[in-house]
Amino acid sequence: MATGRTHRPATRSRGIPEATVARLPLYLRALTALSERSVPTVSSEELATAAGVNSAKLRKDFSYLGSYGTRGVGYDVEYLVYQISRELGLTQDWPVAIVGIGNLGAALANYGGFASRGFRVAALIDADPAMAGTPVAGIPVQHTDDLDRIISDNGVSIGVITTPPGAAQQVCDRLVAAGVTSILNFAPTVLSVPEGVDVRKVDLSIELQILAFHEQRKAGEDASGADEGAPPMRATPNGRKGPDGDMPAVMPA
Amino acid sequence: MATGRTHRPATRSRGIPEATVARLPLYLRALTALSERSVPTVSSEELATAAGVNSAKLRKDFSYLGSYGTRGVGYDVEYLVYQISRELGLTQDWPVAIVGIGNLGAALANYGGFASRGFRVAALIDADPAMAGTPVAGIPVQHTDDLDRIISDNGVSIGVITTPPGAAQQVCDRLVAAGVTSILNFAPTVLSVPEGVDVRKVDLSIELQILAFHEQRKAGEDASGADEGAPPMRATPNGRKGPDGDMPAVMPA
DNA sequence: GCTTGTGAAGCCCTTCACAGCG
DNA sequence: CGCTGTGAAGGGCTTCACAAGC
Repeated sequence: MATGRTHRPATRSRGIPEATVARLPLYLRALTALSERSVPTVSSEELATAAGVNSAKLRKDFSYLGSYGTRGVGYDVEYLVYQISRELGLTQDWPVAIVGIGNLGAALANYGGFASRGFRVAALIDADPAMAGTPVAGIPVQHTDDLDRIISDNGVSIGVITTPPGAAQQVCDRLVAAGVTSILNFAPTVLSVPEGVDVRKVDLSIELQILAFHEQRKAGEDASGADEGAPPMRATPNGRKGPDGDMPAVMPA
Repeated sequence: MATGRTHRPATRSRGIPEATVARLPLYLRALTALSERSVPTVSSEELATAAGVNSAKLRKDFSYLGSYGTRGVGYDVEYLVYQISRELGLTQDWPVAIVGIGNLGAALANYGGFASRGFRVAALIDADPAMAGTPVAGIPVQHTDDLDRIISDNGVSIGVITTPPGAAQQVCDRLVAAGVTSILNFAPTVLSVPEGVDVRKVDLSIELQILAFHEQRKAGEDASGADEGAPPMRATPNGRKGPDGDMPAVMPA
């Protein structure tokens, strides 16, 4: 999960748990696929499998939206597609601005998944004057100097930051000042934003590191003896106490 | 959060909660920055701020690793960097293969954050024969036909999937068959993998949809009571009950 | 009979608040 | 005295299991 939020922790948005909100797009995708195959109804079991969750969780998730199913039958696919879309706010158009048109920014601009569902890449912004005017994915890149105007003119409320880490906070500040209230941050930086602004973070290197942690664990399971179970509680009286491994002479990483 | 796991839910890896593991890279990044500025020690309060979490959480996280701090003083930066690196398995080299060298795959290949910390892009693989041999980020692209051999030869255990959704499951199967046990999936697909294989998912469009949900909610707060957009239709046959909003005549999305 | 919707139980994680220790 | 390390309390999410309803 490449995710991080900046949100009132205990606030359940309109009674819908955050964890449920995060799964709605998953359900929506599975339902859309069913809809395209003209499947009229689906059971919680089938839909759960398609979405990669278990059926009890799915039913509880849907129960927060309302009673949209029919007992003994299942859920009406089209109806659910609409209800979830509406709940997520996808029945309206969301103009999005991408700031930082490097490799990643260009990749996102070209990414079909953006346009597919309510989102529209309204502007591409970069600090390099040489890029100004160059079209990327058919959209001309504009210069950072005009950021304020671009955001206002297009009514952008969602910004995507794909700049180098050093520029991210400054870009973020300018986006917020211009009226952006939701930010998707790909730069490996902790952004600070005023109350009321949502930040979500996608961090590729963090994802890899989490995988490496588990990967290492798998490798260790084979060889080492049966030393699982109880972690060493308070051990050595003083001095450093960790599971194992002390400082090496040469620092890696 | 662009995150999805496929993991034994109740298994705390070596006693370290999954939530803690997910934050270790964050701490590591903040610590590395301090290290570069030659800061010798840091308090839980300072480090927590830099990492964007609260200090109680940070201290509890560190307590799972061992007692690495000094009361009244704080934590030794270099020492913590090493301990966290070791815990995450970053003291070893992880060869990574990227499959699907489109815009996103190329962006990842060029992404500096990969190489920076234990990870090395060992191979780029694509199904397009025309790309074979073309260097991307200085690494020649190889053809999917040789996937098996490429994985084995390079000892790759972590694979990154950046193919179109239709190809993702098949690529995944082949990666797993070749010995990959951790997968970072950028394709908007639910991958099914055998037990023992970890999958993490990064889904850009899901992130946007979650932002849209909150964004919509913010907008709704101002003009409360205003019509939310969906014209009531689909005369409730016998009591569909949702918060509000019934089926519209024309299906959006 | 079959599937939804949901109280209840349990688990995991966060937060609190302070004892413990340098 | 300051800051860490940690029991205990609290909250949210998941899972169970079954009553409700078509």
